[in-house]
Amino acid sequence: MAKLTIKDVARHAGVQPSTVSRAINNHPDINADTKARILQSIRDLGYIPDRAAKNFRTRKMRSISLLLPMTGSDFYNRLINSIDETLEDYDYDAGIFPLLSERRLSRYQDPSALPYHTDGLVFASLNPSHLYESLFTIQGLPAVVLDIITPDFDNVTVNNELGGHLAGKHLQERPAQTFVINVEERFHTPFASGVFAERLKGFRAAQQEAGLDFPDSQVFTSEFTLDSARDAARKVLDLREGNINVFTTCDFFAYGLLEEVKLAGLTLGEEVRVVGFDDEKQAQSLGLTTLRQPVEEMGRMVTRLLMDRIQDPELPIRSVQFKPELQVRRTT
Amino acid sequence: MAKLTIKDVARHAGVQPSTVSRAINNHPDINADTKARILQSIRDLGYIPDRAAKNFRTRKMRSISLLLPMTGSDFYNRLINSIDETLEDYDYDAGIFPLLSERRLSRYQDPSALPYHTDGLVFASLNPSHLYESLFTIQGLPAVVLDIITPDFDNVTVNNELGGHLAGKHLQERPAQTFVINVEERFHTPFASGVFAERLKGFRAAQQEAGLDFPDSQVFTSEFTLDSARDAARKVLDLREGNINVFTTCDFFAYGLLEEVKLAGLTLGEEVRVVGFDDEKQAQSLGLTTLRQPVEEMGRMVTRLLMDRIQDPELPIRSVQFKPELQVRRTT
DNA sequence: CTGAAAGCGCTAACAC
DNA sequence: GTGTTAGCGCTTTCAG
Repeated sequence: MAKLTIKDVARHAGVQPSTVSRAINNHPDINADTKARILQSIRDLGYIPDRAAKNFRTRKMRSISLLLPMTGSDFYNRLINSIDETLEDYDYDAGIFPLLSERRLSRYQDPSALPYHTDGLVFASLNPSHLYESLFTIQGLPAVVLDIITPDFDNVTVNNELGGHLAGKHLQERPAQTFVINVEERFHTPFASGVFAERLKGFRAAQQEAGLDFPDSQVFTSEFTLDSARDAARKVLDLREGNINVFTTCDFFAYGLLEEVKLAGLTLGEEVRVVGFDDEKQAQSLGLTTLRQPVEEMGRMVTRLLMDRIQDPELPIRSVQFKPELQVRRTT
Repeated sequence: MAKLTIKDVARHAGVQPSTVSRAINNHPDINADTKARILQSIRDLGYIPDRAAKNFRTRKMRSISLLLPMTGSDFYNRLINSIDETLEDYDYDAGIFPLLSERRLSRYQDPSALPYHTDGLVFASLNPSHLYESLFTIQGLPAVVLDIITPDFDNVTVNNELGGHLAGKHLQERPAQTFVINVEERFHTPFASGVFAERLKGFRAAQQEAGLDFPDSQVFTSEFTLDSARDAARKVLDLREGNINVFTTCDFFAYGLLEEVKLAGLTLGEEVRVVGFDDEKQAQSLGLTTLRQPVEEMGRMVTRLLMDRIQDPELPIRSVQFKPELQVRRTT
C-alpha cells in the first residue's frame, strides 16, 4: 500500500486537495457538511497528514526544544510537566535535550543538530552565551532563558539573593554558630548558572546586616552526590561547639546533612537547625525548612514568553522575576 | 536578509543547485576542486541547509526517538549516552521522551505527535503493545524494545531470571534467614516491564533448587522513594532473628536498607548480607554486591538493531539477550 | 465556500 | 563530473 496523501482523501471525498487542507486545519471558510464528509473520508482511509511536508511548507515545526543540564531532579521534572501543560494550549510539543555528555555538547554546536530543528528554545539553568562557541549556532531562533538574567534573551528567574537573605534572617532568630553548604561552582563552564552564588550572597548580606561575622571558613562545598553531601555535613558537625545553624544552598545537600545529624544522635530543629533551598518533594516528607520556588508558574511564564516571541520576534526583551517563599518546617 | 537557499550558493560558486547538493552530501561523483569551492561559498555566505526541506524530500529524519518511563537514573543516563555515541557513527541524533505524566502518555497516542516524527523508535522498559491503545499510533515505524521480550519487535534484554538465580546461589553460600525487597508491580500499566518479577522468579528458583523454604511473607515491596525503601528495610529488620540475607531487586532499594542497617548498628556483610541489582554508580562506592548489566553494550546493540531495521524493514525480528554478572563487594 | 495552480528547498534520475 | 528537470505533500494565494 502506497502512502496516503491529501490527494487520496480529496478523491475519496469528491473535493479538491485545498479543501481537504482547510478541513484538517480548521480553516473558517468551509462548509460544515463538506468538512464532516472529509473528516469521515480521513477516518475511512486511515490517512495521517505528513508532518514533514507540513513543516516544510509552513516553515513551522509546532515544537520547541528544552535544553537543560540534566534530568530526573524534582525541579526539572516539575518544570517539564509545567511547560508541557502550557504548550498544550498552543498545540505544541516539547523535545527534551539534557546535556548529559561532552559529546552532546559538541554535537549541538552544529546549527543543523536536532534541537534547533524547532520553532524555539528554552534554556534551563544554561547560558546560551557560554554554551556556544558562537551564537550563530542558534541562528536567531526565538529563545528564553530560565534561571539566568541575560540582556540578550527573554529570561525568567527567581530572586535567589532574596532567598538567601530570607534563609539568613530566619536562622538568625535563634543565634548560633552558622555554616553554609554550597555547590562548588566551576565558572566559565556552560553549567555555571550562578544561582548558588546568588543564594550565598543573599545569605552573607543578611549576616552582615545583623552585624554577624561570617568567615569563609564556615562555608563548605559539595558535589551532587549523597556521599559528597555527607562529607560536607561531617565537616560542619566536626566544627560544632554548641547549637548550630546551617544553610544548604539546595535541598539535596540538606538530605546528606539530615542523615549525618541523625547518625550523630543530634536533635534537628534544636541542636542543629537547617534551611534548604528548592522545596523538593522530599523536603516536605523530611520536614525540611526551605525556600520554595514557584516552578510551575515559572514553567508557564517561560512558555508564554517563548510563544509570544515565536509569534513576534521583534518584541522587546522581557525579564521576569519570581520571589521565593520560606516554608517553615521541623528543621528550624 | 532573505533566507539563503542552495540556489544562492550555486550562483555564488558558479554551479548548479544539484552540484551543491552533491557537495553537501558527500556524493562520490564530484570533482574535489568544485567541492572545495562550493564549501567555501557556503562558509562565505553562512548558508545552513534547510533541514525541513531535506527531511521532506528524502523522507528521512536522520533522528530516532527514545521513549522511556523516566530519566535521571544512572541506568538511563548510561543508556542515553551509549545510544548517542553509537548514533554518531550513523550521523543520527536522538530525541528523548520520558513519559513523565499522564498528559504525555495520552498526547503520544496521536500518530502525528513529535516522537513519531522520526525514523525509528527505541522503547526502554516500555511495552509498545501495552503503551498504545492501538499500534496504529506508530504506523509501522521501525522499533526496538529494551528490557522486554516481545514477538512483535526486535528486542534486547538482560537475563533477569539468571540474575535473580545468581543472587540466590550467592546468598546461599552463607545460610541464613532470607528476605527480598521488590518493587510493587502494577501490571497492565505501560510501565510493567516485568523485569522485577523475573528477578524474583530466578531467586525463587534458586531457593527451590537448594530445597529451601521461601514463603511470600518474606517478600516486601517498596516504591521508588528512599522513604519507602527504608520502610521496607525496617520491616525486614524487625523480623530478623539472627543473621539475614537480603536480595533487593534493584540497587535503589538496597540504599535504603544500608542506611537502616547502619542505624541499627548491625554489621554489613555479616549480620546482614545484601545483594542488589543494576550495579549503579553508587553501588560501587557503597560496596554493594550486585548484578551488573552491560548497559553500554545494550545501548549499542539496541541502536544497531534499530539502524539495521531502518535500512531494511523486512528483516526478521531479532532478540538479543545479555547475561548479568555478579559483582561481589563488601555487603556479602 | 470551493477549485485551480503555484511553489516552499531540496534531491535524484537522467542526459550530456 | 555537471547540468537539466521533475516532483516530494502540503498550503496558500487568487479566481470564481
